[in-house]
Order: sequence, then C-alpha cells, then structure tokens
Amino acid sequence: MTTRRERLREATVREIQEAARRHLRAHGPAGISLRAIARDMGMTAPALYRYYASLNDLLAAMIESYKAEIGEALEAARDAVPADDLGGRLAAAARAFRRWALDHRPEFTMVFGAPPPGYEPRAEGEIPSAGGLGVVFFTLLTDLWRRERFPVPADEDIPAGLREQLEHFSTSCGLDRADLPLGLIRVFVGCWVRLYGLVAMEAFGHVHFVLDDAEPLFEAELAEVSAMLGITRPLPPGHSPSASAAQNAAS
Amino acid sequence: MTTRRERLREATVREIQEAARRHLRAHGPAGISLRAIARDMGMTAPALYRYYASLNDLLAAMIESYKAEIGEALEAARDAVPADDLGGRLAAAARAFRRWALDHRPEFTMVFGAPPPGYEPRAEGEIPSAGGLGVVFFTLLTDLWRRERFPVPADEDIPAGLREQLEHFSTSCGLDRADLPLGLIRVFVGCWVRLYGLVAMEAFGHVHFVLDDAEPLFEAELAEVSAMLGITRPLPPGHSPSASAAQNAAS
DNA sequence: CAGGAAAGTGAACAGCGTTTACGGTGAACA
DNA sequence: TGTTCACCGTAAACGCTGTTCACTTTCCTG
Repeated sequence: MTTRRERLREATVREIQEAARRHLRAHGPAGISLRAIARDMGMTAPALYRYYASLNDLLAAMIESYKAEIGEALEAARDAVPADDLGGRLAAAARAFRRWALDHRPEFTMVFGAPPPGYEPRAEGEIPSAGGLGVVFFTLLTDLWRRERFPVPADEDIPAGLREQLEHFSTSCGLDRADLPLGLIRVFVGCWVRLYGLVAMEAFGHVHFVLDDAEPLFEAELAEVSAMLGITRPLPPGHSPSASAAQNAAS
Repeated sequence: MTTRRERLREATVREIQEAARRHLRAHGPAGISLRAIARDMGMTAPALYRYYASLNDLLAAMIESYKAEIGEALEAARDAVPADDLGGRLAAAARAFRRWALDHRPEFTMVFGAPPPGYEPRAEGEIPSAGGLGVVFFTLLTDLWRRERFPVPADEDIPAGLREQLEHFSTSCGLDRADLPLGLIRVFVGCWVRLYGLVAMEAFGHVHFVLDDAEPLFEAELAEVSAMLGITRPLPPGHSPSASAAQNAAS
C-alpha cells in the first residue's frame, strides 16, 4: 500500500526529472542545474537534496531512465515488424537506435558519451547487459542465428584472450554454451561496435569531415551487416530515397 | 622577426595551455577553470581574457592542439615500422590510436566526445580531413590498395546517396577519381567507424558490460579488418600474450 | 493529543565565467 | 629625448553554480 506521502514524493521526483530533462534539451548536459530546476518548480535548491544526494546522483538517475527508454523505443520499433521477419526487426531496431540518438543528442551524449567522473552503471543483479539495451540486439541475433545459422567463427578461431572473456560473459548471462556458440557473441559484439561507432560519430558531429548526411552510410553499413548475418531480403523501408541533394557546393 | 613582446605573449599562451592540460588530466574536462589556471600562474582570471576570448575558446584551442598531437603520435607509430610493411604500419597506427585514447581519456573525451555547444572544427582551407588525423589512415589505405588491390565495392554497388557524397569528398580532396575508386573511400570510412567505435566505447567505459579488457577484441577486430584489406602477415607484435587472466570471478 | 519524521526555507560558503574601470610598463614614434 | 599608445594585468563587482547548516512548518503515526 502506498501512503499519501509516498505518492506526493513520487510526484515530486517525477517533476524534478521533467524539469531536468527540459533543461537538458534546452541547454545541454552542462545546463542542468539544481537551482534552475528548483526555480522551475517554485522551490529552493536545497529542497532537492531531499530527493537526490547530489547533482551527480540526479544525473545518474537520468542516465538510467534514458537507458530504459531507449530500450523501450528499440523494442517498440522491433515489435512493429512481423515476428517472422527477423532481418526486418533487426533493421528496425538499428534504425530506431540511430533515430533516437539524432532526435535526442543531449540525452544520447549523457548515456553514450563519457560518463561524469564517479558514475557507476549500477550493476544490479538482473542481466548484466547494457541496461537491457544491447540485449535487444543480442536476442535478435540469437533468434536469427537459430533460424539462419549464418556463419560464426569457431571457438578455436577466436583468440584465447577474447575467448575467455566471451566465455565469462556467456556463463554470467546464464546462456547455454551448447546452444549458442561463442562465435555468435563475438559477432554480436562486432556488430554492436559498428552500430555504436557510426551512430556516436554522427551524433557527436565527427562524421562531417567526409559526409554531411550519414544516413546513406548507415543504410549501407546496415545492409552489409545484414548480409553478414544471412539476411537476404532487400531491407524493406527505412531510408528516404535520397530526397536531399541540395546544399552541396555551398561555401 | 619576432619582437620581444611577441615572444613573451607566446610563452604565456604556452603556460596557459600547460596549466589547462594539467587541470584536464587531474579533474577531467569539466575541471578546467579560468580561475584555477590563473591561480596556477600567479595571475588573476580576467588576465586570461587577453589571450582567449572565453573559456570555450581556450577549450577549442586545446582540442585543436590535441588533434595535432594525435596525428603526430600516429605518424610516429607508423614510421617506426618499415615503409614496405604497410600492414604493419596500419596496425601500428591503429594501436597507437587506441593507446593514446586509453592513456589520455580526458583528452580523448574532449577531442572525440560530444563537442561543447558552439564548437566548430575550424574548417581552414587545407585538407578537409579530421585535422590531419583520419588522413594518416586514409593514405595508408590508399598505399595499401595501390599495392595489394584488395577488393573494394564497385561504383555501381554503392548506393546512390552514399556515392554522391563520396564523390563530393573525393573531388574536394583533389583525389584522382581514375586512380582511386570510390569503393576505396567507402572501405576507409567503414574501417574508421569500426576503429572509432571500439576505441570510443572502451575509452568511455561502455564495453564493460561484456568485456573487462577490450584489448583482445581490439586485436581481433584489427586482424579482421587487416584480412579484409588483403594483409596476410601475422600482425607481428603489439598485443601482450594475455598475461592478465586474474580478477575474473570477483564479485 | 504528543512525538517525530519528512519537506521546505533562508542564509551562508566557496567556487565559477565574465565585464568593467583602472593602473602600470614598455615599445614605438615625433 | 619626450610623448603617446597599445598591451598586460588587477580589483571589484554581477550573477550564476553546488552544497551545508540551522530552522520552521506540516503532516502522519502511535
């Protein structure tokens, strides 16, 4: 049973988070200040210490909640594609990840940029995954592998140092080693690195030195990865037909 | 001829940069403050405005100089390998990039993390490249391709939207389209994304959810990319023989 | 109804970026 | 040689920040 106090407290926490998010969107990660949040709420800054031990704690809580929301966004995008079209589901989730990053650059920076000094991604028991985030892609890959049996490196082809760690991850996740080969985890990590790399480069603006619109590259990489995973379908929708070829030769 | 005033000013600028770098290393990007720098130098904060228009300008200057130093580090690592061993040179440069990132996490965060709002990577004439940084890898790849002719996608296999941008980049770099195919640039970008992705994930601490030491993965990815580039040599030195297998089953 | 936990306030401390007005000091120029 | 002026630095101030402390108010509980 939730007491009245608890409900009020919960509502206040939500209001704090909403105000913090507003400031994040408006002024970036460095623009989140306790005093500004309190001002928005018609309170004074020290009152916020009843809810968070410090600004850093508030930021950490924001990161966690954004992680959860990214996971939900990915799952929603995945579930919008028929369950038998695993390739389409993977593409949808990958595109959703990129979309979220580009539509929420400050938020993405908080979650996937350099963490504030002293931040620890709360290693609660659960599944030791990227906050239930990489797990979306991982389960898609495992399902895909079970169906398509796309080629993965054999155990003995994985360097020993890497193999040990993949084994550790596999057992600590409670995976069935007989069912899912280490090579599959190896492939997953490789795909995740490519996805993260491209999306992070784009979100952080490090891709303009060669491209001014990274979407075609993203789609090409996605197609390449998909091919690697035995997905042959033509990757249904998702990329607009290069509708913006203007503003190229501008000084 | 440089006047005495100019020499003094230059020395002060250097001292400012050194103090700023000290604070960056000690307290992270957010720990750089004009007042602390001035205090270190036995000055007052407003004096620094004679040298930089704002703190953001100082940070931007730091980013630029770090970019240059990364480029130099990569070139040095590359040049430490015989010029005929292009695969070895590529591996050395890639390893140097990772090493630099891990040895200079705050600096790496400034250069390759989310830029401060309002930062523009001074697009001076020169070569429109990542501050002469990606250019190291790009020229290595072109040399490698000229020698090995590893497979690259044909122009017509590159999606139109991406191809247009690669063409734009190629011409704006003054490259000879007849000599260097677009597919080579395509491959370069793909390799750069993988390298950036893995190194950034590691430097930002986003890889611990599956690995606690990303070096074996890095070496495996490097080997894979090298194979893709027609490099068959066994990738001479560079990774220690998995000497640290301790601290695995810790809580 | 009494006690106490919870929530919020106001003042204060130490720090920050930045602007302004002001003093020297040294170099250049008549 | 004397003057002028750009340059370098300072002190004070404004408004902002996170955080702590002592205090009051309010509401729930026993």
